[in-house]
Amino acid sequence: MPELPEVETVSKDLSEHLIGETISDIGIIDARNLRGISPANFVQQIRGTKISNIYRKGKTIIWNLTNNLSIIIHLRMTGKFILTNNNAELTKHDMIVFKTKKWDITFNDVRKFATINLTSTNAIEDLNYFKNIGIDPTKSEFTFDNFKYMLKKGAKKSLKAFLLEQDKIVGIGNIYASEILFDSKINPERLGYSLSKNEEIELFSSIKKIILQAIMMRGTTFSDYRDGFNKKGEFQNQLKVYNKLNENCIICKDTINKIKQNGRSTYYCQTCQK
DNA sequence: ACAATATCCTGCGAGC
DNA sequence: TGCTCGCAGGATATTG
Repeated sequence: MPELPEVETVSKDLSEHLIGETISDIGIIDARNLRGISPANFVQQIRGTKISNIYRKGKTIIWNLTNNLSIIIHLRMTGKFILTNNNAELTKHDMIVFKTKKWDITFNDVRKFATINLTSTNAIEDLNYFKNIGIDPTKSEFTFDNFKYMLKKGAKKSLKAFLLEQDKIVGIGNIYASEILFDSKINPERLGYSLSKNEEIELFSSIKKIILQAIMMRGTTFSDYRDGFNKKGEFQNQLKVYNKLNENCIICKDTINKIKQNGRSTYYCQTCQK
């Protein structure tokens, strides 16, 4: 579910309240999110340590701990962190509860695709997900030259597929890919090498614009996504094509199309997007 | 080497 | 009402 803006929102909610907190206990209800570590070992290594930093890297959330270990969480489709005051009541699909003096931090995951790794802080870059991580559209590394370099690497693919590739540009998922292509007026089936100079500039600008707008609106709640306090985002009210099959394009009033690309839905306006 | 497909899991809405 | 089917925002392993 969550793409860059949603992960950024959750990560900020957590960092605002949890940095400096000591993890006094961990309750594991269901261990299926844990990767490469037993539940007992996970609990033993974390209990009693302090959270020194929390930040986003790509679509993951990283908790640095004071014992030189870090927890790396990828929410995938339905992972959620919910902060509550102590003694949160357990609900369906709660997987892990981290406890501090002030907070219960409940990790809930309906579909159980989320991943949680524990690794040495100085070995974070070695995790597979980070080895070939692409450029981040919210950071200074997202320059037009770097964008063009990545576009060249994905030149033979449809632009929709290109936008989803985390080793090129990190953070875009299925919702924002459709919205970005609509904003840049480019047909999702066009191939990377087919863009004119102006279209390259349009696409580059739209990526930045849509992602930053969505962060400002605290993400998109299509169904499951919630921020760190179980509240919905606001960007779903700004969506122009995603999940709007047969509705009218806000620009030209033609009906919105839906197609399948690499097994995933793409929404677009065939009149506006050439 | 590359690109398309299957897969993990649960819930929901559509259609019968 | 209740069943089955298809679909869902992600990434990776497997297949071709």
